[in-house]
Amino acid sequence: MGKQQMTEMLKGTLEGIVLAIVASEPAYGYEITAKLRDEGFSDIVEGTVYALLVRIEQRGLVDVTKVPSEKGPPRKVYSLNAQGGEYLEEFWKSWSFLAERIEQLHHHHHTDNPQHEGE
Amino acid sequence: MGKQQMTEMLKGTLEGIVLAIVASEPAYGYEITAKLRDEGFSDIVEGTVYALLVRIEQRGLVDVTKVPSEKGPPRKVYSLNAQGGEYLEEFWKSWSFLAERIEQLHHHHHTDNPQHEGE
DNA sequence: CGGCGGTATTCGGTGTCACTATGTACTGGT
DNA sequence: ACCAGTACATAGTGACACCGAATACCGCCG
Repeated sequence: MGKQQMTEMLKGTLEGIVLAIVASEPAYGYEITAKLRDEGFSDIVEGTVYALLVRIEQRGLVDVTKVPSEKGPPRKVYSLNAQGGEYLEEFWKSWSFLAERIEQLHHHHHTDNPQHEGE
Repeated sequence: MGKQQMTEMLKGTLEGIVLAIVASEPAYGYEITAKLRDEGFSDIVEGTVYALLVRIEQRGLVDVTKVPSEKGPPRKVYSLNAQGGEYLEEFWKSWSFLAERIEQLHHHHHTDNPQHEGE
């Protein structure tokens, strides 16, 4: 699968994915990265996720709590707040809009059987 | 709908959208822009499309033919070539992969079923 | 003791992309 | 001559995912 393509496609959507994850249950960065790997996003590394988390925190979409860990430095646990919830709703609207139109093109591509004689 | 979100989401996907359009039928830039507007992408302007077309041409994904116009400068008509076809296939794979996983999250969010049993 | 691997976060630099804004070129109508 | 519509081009901007390296904390093995 085009890795380069996936990278570009993830722009904008990865943010929504992560917000959706913390929406379902508060989580910390390392954990989120592991979840993403579980979900099949095997190429997403820590650095990418942490940078994203910093961004959404600075935008006030998530609340952060520091929780000590037994196995390393303290964890920063992120949870979606009200503003983040609204933002996530907007994300789903944008996603649905885009997905609908692209699926149309995709479908077109499959079914479109030009017994090419329209000529 | 978050315009900013849509801008980021289009990264990577707009390329696929345009390739899908020229795959179904050769077209020139101005025409493609109009089609996109028709499809609901009302904020995409010429400049964006032209820059994209230059890119995919330089990557050898499309063939170009200059065709005189009665109403302005000559049109550059783009058509998908073999390499572009392969690339588009890869795009659909990446898209399907991503869309599946995101729809899962979306669905989860709606039918909000807290099945926390791995606890 | 000292290094090593797993946990957990941070950060500077890179490349790509859609967007903005502007400019150029060609035509027909008034 | 001017203007609006058609058609293309492009330099600069901001946002984002990625890369690589560094730091901190812990337990274990030699």
